[in-house]
Amino acid sequence: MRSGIKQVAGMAGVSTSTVSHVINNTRFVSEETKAKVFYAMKMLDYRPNSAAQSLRNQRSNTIGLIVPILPSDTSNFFFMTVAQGIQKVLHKHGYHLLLSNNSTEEIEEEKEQIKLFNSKQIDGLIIASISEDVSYLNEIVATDYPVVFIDRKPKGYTGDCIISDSVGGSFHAVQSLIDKGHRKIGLITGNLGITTSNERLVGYKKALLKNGIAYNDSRVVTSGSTFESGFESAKEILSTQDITALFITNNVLTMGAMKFLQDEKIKIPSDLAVIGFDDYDWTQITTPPLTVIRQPSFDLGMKAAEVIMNRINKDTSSYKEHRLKTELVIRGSC
Amino acid sequence: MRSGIKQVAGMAGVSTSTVSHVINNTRFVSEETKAKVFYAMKMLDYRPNSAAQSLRNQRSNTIGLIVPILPSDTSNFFFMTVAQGIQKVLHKHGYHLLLSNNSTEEIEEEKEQIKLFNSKQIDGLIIASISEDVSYLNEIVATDYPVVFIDRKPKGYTGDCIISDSVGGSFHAVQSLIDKGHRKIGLITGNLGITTSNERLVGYKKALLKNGIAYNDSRVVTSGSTFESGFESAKEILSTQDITALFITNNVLTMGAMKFLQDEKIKIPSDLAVIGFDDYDWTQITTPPLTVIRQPSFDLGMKAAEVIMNRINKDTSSYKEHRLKTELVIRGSC
DNA sequence: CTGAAAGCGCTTACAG
DNA sequence: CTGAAAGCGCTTACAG
Repeated sequence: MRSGIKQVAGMAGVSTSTVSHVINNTRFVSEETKAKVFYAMKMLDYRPNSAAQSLRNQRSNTIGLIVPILPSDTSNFFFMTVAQGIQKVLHKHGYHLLLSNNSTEEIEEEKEQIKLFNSKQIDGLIIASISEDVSYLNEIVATDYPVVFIDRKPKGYTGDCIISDSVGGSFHAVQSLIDKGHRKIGLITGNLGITTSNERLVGYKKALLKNGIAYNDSRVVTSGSTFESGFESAKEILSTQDITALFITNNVLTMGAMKFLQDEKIKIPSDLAVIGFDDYDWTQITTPPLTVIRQPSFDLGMKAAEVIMNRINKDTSSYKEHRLKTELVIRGSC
Repeated sequence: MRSGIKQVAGMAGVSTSTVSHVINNTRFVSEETKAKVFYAMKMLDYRPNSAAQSLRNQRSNTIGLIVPILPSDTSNFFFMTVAQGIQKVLHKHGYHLLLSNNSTEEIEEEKEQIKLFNSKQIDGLIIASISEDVSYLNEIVATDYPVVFIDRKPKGYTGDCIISDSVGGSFHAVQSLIDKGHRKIGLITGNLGITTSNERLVGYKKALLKNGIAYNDSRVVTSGSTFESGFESAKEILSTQDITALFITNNVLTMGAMKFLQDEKIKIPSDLAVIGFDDYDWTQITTPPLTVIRQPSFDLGMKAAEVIMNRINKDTSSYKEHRLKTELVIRGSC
């Protein structure tokens, strides 16, 4: 039998109202009474029942997060780091994170997870949808909580959006390869249709254009973001194209591509210059260490959490797109 | 206004009791009535309010998980994978996972997190405690839910325990190095006091003993499980000891140590044979690819979830220690 | 300065 | 075969 507000009230000799007000600091209570209440709470090791609170307050102090992490061995570092950033901020506000991982690539699954969240009375939703067109959210999302999109720009639903500067990051990477004299540059990127993939392709094209290099379709491979497809994409591009540099636009694909280069004993950067995406520790232990574009993933999570907390606290300004700067981290691979 | 059981009852023209019984399949309801109820539920897009359910049922369908993931860049793959295994099983049972990450190394923090869980009315706790002595759980854990320990064997509190065969795995690794002719073998392992670290040291000693090799204290370095300390430990051991082989007993330390070997351009396996711990994709992209001891981390998570579900469903058999077999995955580093 | 009481949305003994 | 009503543990308008 865990003790509730009633037991505390009993022991302190006051009403449950008073106990509640002491806990929530929501009306004046004499110091003397307060002391008695606190004492009783300590004695009984009182912990509020959050189910009762949620029911009564019609909110759960919980934010739902949906991310697409495929069920491969290589969890996607990126979203894990984002989640940690979110956690950190929510914790400060006394909020919890309910994490749901869409490991299928199905919109139906995403809908199911949102319904579950609704059932849990979430106060806000942060989502990296597998789809660019999120108009289906209109029928699913309860209208009474804010939605914040991360990593992918939504279409068909309005909300804040936190995303890194993919065009800029990609441009930067390709430009730096060009600066080193490369003109035949391959690109491996995630499936198009997702904002980040689209934009990273744009950045690539932009850099070529600016330097008067013709864009060549067959030097670009798009694929799902798995270790295996990173491997296969590298294989495909290197067996058909005569490239001297390769840019890979996310961390999982980068890892897979490196495996191929490693297997084939391709010398980096002399045979092939490589720039990867996302700066995690493992990029330091390849031979040579990888040059990468770093996205501020932890910060992205923090930002998303801050924005959603503001919305919950009645920030009614119009929806904004927040762009986070990327950075070129130069190591030995180019 | 989200619709509740009341609205459904109204629309279907029955009592709320009947709706509840239809939902939970908990007493006979005529097919005709059922149909009306289902229709109303669909129309109103009814979703049970889980706060109300928790309050009424005195359970939350939620399991708490506490893991120690340090706040370094390199999240610990191991626990992430374990968590995914847990998720998978819980999901099948309609349970949720509340994840709490103890990123400090403080017991106080762990206590706080458990109190929070209590407040959330968790139905069970899965924990990889930072401490071997978990007797403090006696004052903190509400007596009405089961506790399952993972990765570390508890002292001072009884419960089921799921853990891999660390002695065997470690023995296997060291024996295979000895088989290749190595006699001067270094060991980098996590801080002692944690079951897995202790046991992996035991396995190391056991292999030496069996082969008549004297144990040499200074060839063993223990440290916290961060990338940096992996790096530092490798540096320390290699600058003071004349070893020909190195065994590192967890994935984060392995990554850090590899960074040092990489920086120093130490040739693997000719200058130094290396065996790491935990089989993740990144071990394939070092030069050469790493030989590792694989623990079944996903399975470990699944097992933990199954055990706790059984306990919740009144399995009253005595507490058991479940040992999961490890496996030597041979690649190029030894 | 403080208390009695209603009600959040469910489930379930009780009654018919 | 089904309904009326109590109660889970909170918060908060209302009353004094």
